[in-house]
This record gives sequence, C-alpha cells and structure tokens, in this order.
Amino acid sequence: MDRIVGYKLRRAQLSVFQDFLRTFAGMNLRPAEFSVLALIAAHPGRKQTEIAEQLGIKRANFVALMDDLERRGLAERRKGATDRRSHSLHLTEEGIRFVDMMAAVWREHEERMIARLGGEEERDRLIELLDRLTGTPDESTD
Amino acid sequence: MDRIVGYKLRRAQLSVFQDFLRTFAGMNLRPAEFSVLALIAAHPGRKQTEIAEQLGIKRANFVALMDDLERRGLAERRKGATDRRSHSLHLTEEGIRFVDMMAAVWREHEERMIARLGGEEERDRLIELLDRLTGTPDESTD
DNA sequence: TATTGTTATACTCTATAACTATA
DNA sequence: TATAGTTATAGAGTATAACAATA
Repeated sequence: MDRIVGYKLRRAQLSVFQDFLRTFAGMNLRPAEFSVLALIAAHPGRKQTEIAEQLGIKRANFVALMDDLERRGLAERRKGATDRRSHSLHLTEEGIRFVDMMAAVWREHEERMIARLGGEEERDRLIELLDRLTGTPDESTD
Repeated sequence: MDRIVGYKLRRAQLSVFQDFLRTFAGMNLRPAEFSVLALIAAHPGRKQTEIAEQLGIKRANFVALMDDLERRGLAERRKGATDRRSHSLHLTEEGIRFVDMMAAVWREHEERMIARLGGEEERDRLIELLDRLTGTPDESTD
C-alpha cells in the first residue's frame, strides 16, 4: 500500500483530523462546526443552503448542525427579507468572540501541521497538489 | 478555507474515494475491502488482528468485513496451528483471480489520479508530503 | 491473568424521501 | 410547480464493553 494515493490520503487526513480533535477537545468543536463558523464569519448573511453546499454538507444534515450552533448561542438564523422561505446565517456577539478564540487555537494546530510538512512552502506545494486532485475549478475567496 | 490543510485534505480524499467507488461499482468493492484483499495477497497467512491493525480497523469491526469476504468466496480464515485462538488469513483460488482483476481495474483508477496530479513525479511528491503528515516512521513493505 | 476473535451496542456521518411554507 | 428548510429514516464507519475459547 506504499504508493496508493487514496490510501495515503486517507491516513494523512485521519492523522490531521485526530490532531484537530485533540486540539479542540476543550472547546467541544468538530471540524464541520469549525468550518461552518469560519464560513459564516467570512460571509455573514449568506443563505443556509449556500453555506451547506459550499462545505459539501447535504442541507438535510445541516439542520441539526445549525440547531446546535444556535443552541450554544454562537450563530443564528434570520428570516430572509425578500424571500421568507430562506434563512440568512449570522454569528452572535458571543459567536464573534468564539471565532476569534477558535482562530487562535486553530493556528496552533495548523502550525503543527506546517511543521510536520517542513514549512510553509511545503504546505503550499501540498495544497496545490490536493487542489489538482479535487479538480478545483478556480481559486475561490474562502 | 483556502489554505487550511485539513479541509483541503478532506476534500481531496472524498474526491479520490468517489472516483474509486465509481471505478469499482461493478465489482461491488469498497476501499476497505480492497485494502484487506491487497494486504492478504501481499502477506498470506498473517493473523486477523495484525491485518486489521495495519489498516487501522478495530478488530471488532473487522469481523463483519472478513465474514463478507469469506461469504463471497474470496478469502478464508484458517485456525492457527500453534495458537488455536488465532486465525490466519488467506485468499482462495477465486480470491487470487479476483485480486488480479482488481489490481488491473485499480490501475485505471490510479492512472487517472496520477494524470490529475500531472504525472508520477507529482504523485511521488504528494505521497512524500502525506507521509510527513501521517508521521510514517520508516518505509514499510506494503 | 492475558489475548484472539466475537457479539452487541451506540454514536457519528452521510444519503434520500417526503413534508411545510413560501415563491 | 419549484424552492428553502425541515423531519424521519436508513446505511455506512467507527468506538467500547463484555464474552468464550485458548494461552
């Protein structure tokens, strides 16, 4: 199994996620929740289904995730003004503070991953290769 | 989410696994089953728990997986001669033929991934970086 | 006592169909 | 009719505890 891309990819992803989970164990934050909060922070007011799709989460599965973030007082849904079917997503005041802390904690984790790779240049090389695998169409803003 | 290693890794892994699943849909073979058959083929006679551990599968979860490979007539358990608690794992005659086919089909998939990456050199660069993330101690033989 | 394989079980993630309220 | 969000549900994948057979 020494040169099999998919296998190596899976093992590396599990290893990185395990470090992520250890890092955020105290904040009770999973990767999916992290990515949702980061995306709402970057694009407040975006529609619920847009956020879900951008993260590759089915809108049906996004509901419980968002319920939990609301229950914890970190994010909120607001009825769309023009289209009353839709919900626009926002961080609460507490959510904004939480995301600041989260970003600081995340940096520890990410620095550790960059160190494992051997530096930021190696990180950039890795991400470029991963983008080729994913077939990223263009550079997005997120 | 443009430079986050864990996120990019997850997306790339999903993309590669989806191609894998499409490629093997006709053979009804999942990545875990593929890896088990490949590992038994490379190391026939190895103990059940050893195979499971090497693939990062809990021995409790390995049972159903192995049951299915046996039911399909591809692999078999044999009682250990010295330690009668253990099972040594082997391919059947049909399993050996199946693995040959499987390897050929896999090559199609892998060539597609290498093409996405831009060639075998890029593939090698990727795997080297992934090994750094995983913290692979030495080169293994699998 | 400890280990191998097993069973039972629970929790997360993911996928689909069907409902509701709006458009 | 179609869409946004929701509910219910089912299937994988994964984790732990406890058991029987054997060491």
